[in-house]
Amino acid sequence: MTARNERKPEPRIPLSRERVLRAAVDVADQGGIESLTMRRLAEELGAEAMSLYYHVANKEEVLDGIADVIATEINDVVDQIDAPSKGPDWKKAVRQRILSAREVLLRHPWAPGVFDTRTNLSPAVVQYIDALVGLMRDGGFSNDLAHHALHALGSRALGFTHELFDPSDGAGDEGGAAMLEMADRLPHLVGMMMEVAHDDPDSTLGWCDDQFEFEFGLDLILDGLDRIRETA
Amino acid sequence: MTARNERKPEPRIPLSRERVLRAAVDVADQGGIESLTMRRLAEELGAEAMSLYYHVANKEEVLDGIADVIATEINDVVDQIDAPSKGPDWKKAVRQRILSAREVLLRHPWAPGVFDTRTNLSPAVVQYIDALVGLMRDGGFSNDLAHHALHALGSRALGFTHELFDPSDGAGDEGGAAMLEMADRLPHLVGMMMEVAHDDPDSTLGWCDDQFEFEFGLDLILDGLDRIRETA
DNA sequence: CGCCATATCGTACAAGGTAAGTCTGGGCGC
DNA sequence: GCGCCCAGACTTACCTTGTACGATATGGCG
Repeated sequence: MTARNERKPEPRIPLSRERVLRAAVDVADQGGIESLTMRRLAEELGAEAMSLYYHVANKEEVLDGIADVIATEINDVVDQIDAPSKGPDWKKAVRQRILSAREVLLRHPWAPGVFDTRTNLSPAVVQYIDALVGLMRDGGFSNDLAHHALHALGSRALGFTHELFDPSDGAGDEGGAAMLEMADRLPHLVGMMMEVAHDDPDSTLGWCDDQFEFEFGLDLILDGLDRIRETA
Repeated sequence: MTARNERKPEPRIPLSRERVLRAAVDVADQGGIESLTMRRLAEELGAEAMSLYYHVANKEEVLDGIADVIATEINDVVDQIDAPSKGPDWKKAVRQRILSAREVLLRHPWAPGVFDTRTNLSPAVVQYIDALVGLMRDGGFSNDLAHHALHALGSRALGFTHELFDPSDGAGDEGGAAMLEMADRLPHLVGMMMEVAHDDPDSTLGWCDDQFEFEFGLDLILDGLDRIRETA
């Protein structure tokens, strides 16, 4: 009865930076980014918090790491695409890439938030951007225009935009009801909302079709770039 | 020598939600948003941390509050403007508004970050957006188009965009040097950077003129909207 | 002068990041 | 074969930050 088999021979897989980062993504996918603590992450791996520090310098590095994991996932998906990009085809190619990136991000809703707390950008993101520039060059963009285009696209290039108002918060109508009370102070907004909501079949005030709006804004920019490109 | 004048009669101004929020903005302006802790904030006010909780429910409310303070500052500036917005003038009017908002945000570099951690949006932001919709309506936008326009503008409407790479980080060249090493893996990006940097007089690789890029993207979108508006 | 609402403070705890030291098992020189 | 070493994991403990809870100060009023 002395300690012989003190621990079941649980075939403890050794930790590694890879394993840590993958587990971190899992934790964030399951419980949101705020649930990603070093202790929770260790638990996920069947280890102790401090053990993680042998593989990553600190939590910042974990965040850098998972951003890179996601960007890599995006690259994997996006590199499957083989669309023509020469001349006027550039736009379709870029559009398809960006929308594919967006699909990946929709699977990791916490990722956009992490991306823009990152001060140093991930290698995989650089790789992604590089390919995007490549498509634009194929389309006849000057380097200068491609550069401006990146800035114009901003976070949209990676498939997300920062929502100023996040529809997924208050108990549905509440905010809208409060808004109706001050309708006299917000004539334009209230008028707009009423009309837009009316046109839309369901729409309890979760009225915005994210996908549609995203594409609208994206196309606006792409069309503008295309017009510049033609006249250059 | 017993405690008589235990404290100089320091005419302690009473706390108030107003004072707390203003102090919070000051702290953030001075030390960045990460320096804004309840204790630091109390110190700024010559009080103790727990005293703040009589005037604000919790730190989230402080953050909501300072977002609103900044948005109010924007509204104050922007409401000074009296530009014609009827018909084709809409674009100049909107442009001017947004660039003015941007000027305010440049004085509070932490503000964009706070804005998009806010899940409930500040009344002052709603007010701002409402006025923007008003200008677009003046320009002949349908409510529907105005709605899409808001989405297309995204955070740009308030005068900021999320930089994917923040130039203000690594020791200047470092990142660029590392990038040159893998030039073969990033042909397009490196090519673009070399050329763009070459055109630009100084440019140590802090090559991007934020203001120019911001206006470029903004105009791209505004021009696109204008074209849609004309054909509607 | 005593009372109570209002405003402030002191103490204390929980959560989370992480510094520093400790234990352990397997490889390697002798 | 034997002991040393060290990578890798664990233990303890500390510090910061938000905030619950209750005590305390203050000032106006009956």
